[in-house]
Amino acid sequence: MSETFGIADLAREFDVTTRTIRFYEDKGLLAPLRKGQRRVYMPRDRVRLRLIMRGKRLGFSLDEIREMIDLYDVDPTEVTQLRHFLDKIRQRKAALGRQQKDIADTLSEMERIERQCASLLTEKEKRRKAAG
Amino acid sequence: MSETFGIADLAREFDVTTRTIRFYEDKGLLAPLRKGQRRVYMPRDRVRLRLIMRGKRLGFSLDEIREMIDLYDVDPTEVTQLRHFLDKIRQRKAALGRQQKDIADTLSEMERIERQCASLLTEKEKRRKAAG
DNA sequence: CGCCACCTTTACCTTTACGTAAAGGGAAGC
DNA sequence: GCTTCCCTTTACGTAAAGGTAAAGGTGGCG
Repeated sequence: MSETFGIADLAREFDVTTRTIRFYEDKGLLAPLRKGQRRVYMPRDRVRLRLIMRGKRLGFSLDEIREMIDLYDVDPTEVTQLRHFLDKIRQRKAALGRQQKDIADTLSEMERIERQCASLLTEKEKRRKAAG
Repeated sequence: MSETFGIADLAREFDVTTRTIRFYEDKGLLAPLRKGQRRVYMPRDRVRLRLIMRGKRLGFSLDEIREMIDLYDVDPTEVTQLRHFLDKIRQRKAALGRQQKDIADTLSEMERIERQCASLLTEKEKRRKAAG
């Protein structure tokens, strides 16, 4: 029997509020079981929540994240669905590729600035020593 | 003399509304000159706007974007400022590094799904041919 | 039994990032 | 002079992503 989690367990683990987790359920990103009126989360819900957090770090909207997560689970039966599905995957890949380039560019600029800054700093300290 | 742009020029070029550009000004991300009451944008404003758009693609808030953009321009005079500044740059770098990893992970998962999907598709088409 | 901790729903509030409409200035062209 | 654009400010509206408060259920424990 696989272990289960309460809403507070997940909230602690992922450092979000229970409100947030319920909100994600409202938006169709999670669908926990119920035991009475209480939510019971399975390991797969935990995995989903992890995917959600990753999506958020990447700046995707909850709608986009839902679409992406659904890509993991859906099992398309018709060929047209399958094509459409592949199309979505490729769109996602393209967007991720753009982001990858944007990040690389930004990182190299940050490093350029950092080098400038660092050399300026050592220079100032040298002068301070010389003057002190 | 360097060329200038009207607000509509930039709006067209970056595919945003003029409202958006004015909003960025309100938030301190842009500071165009004025000719009378009209905004006049210089090449550097164009560069800034490009940086803003990149930040948005990466999911940063306008506040974060402003902070980042300011890293390009600020010329810190005191050593403590300089240190603080370097610290910010390193924080940014760290965040970008995390994003980079998140993207790489997501991309490889998308590719795994894509392969699954593609093979399922060719299989279905083979069967269709065999049956047709 | 009473209290406590944890859970539930409902509902209004807030922030961010704009959209949209109203009301008008100023120059260009007929 | 009037119309037509493009621009301006002011201001209210809205969607997304939760925060926060109110009001109450439930199971355990001393």
